[in-house]
Amino acid sequence: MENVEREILLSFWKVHILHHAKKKPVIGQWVIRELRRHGYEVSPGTLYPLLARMAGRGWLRCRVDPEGGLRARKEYSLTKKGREVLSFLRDQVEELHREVVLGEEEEPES
Amino acid sequence: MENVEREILLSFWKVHILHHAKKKPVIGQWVIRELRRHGYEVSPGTLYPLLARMAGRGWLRCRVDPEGGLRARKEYSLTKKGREVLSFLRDQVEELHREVVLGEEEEPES
DNA sequence: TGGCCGTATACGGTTGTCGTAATGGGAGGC
DNA sequence: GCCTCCCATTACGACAACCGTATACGGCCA
Repeated sequence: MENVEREILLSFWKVHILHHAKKKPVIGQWVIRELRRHGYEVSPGTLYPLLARMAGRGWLRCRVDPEGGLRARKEYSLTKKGREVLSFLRDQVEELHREVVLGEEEEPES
Repeated sequence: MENVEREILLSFWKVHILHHAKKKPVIGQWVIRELRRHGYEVSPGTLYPLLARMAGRGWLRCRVDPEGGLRARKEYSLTKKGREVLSFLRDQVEELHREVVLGEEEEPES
């Protein structure tokens, strides 16, 4: 696939990020490497604002070594609110999977 | 859930749209109604540019009654290229589902 | 001290999203 | 014929997200 449905894929990766942040703290560079390992390039200019936004919304908590100065690595872990969001998204993924992958229909409304 | 993870949800709906467009032609108003039926509001200012973009990328073909003038309803159906994109996205949905819903791990690379 | 590596930031341009308001055409009433 | 209502799309201006590339900081090691 080309480069253009990143518009869609990026959202999938966001869910992945939340998921991983639940298991263990996540770091910008790690995400970039992980995505590259799977064949996708995400530039810092995309990823870091994304993490910052999720933190700003209260989904992730950012921990940073206060002695580390600027450019110290930042560890993002899932907050309570983030867990709620993730759980909600999980349901949505399941629904999408059920319909698009499994091919099950929903009954039309009267 | 609030209103803010539409940033993620909207991408899911895009996949839904492609999926439906494969089964039968899709119309802007229908999508808006359908989403509302599921409890989500998408405004025309979001949806129509989205459909137009997908058509511009060659994922959807737009058919319109030539006698209908401006504002005639437009039917979007999936093209060959759109089917390829959808098939690719299906795999991605499956992977996301496997990891986030089913909780299966991928083996780390050496 | 100098160079390299890992990490995050800055930034300017492009694209995507948002709500609301406006437009066009068709059908029904009368 | 004309008025009104409904269905559907378009226009638009503001805002948010995304993009790549260039830059900066700090640690480590020779």
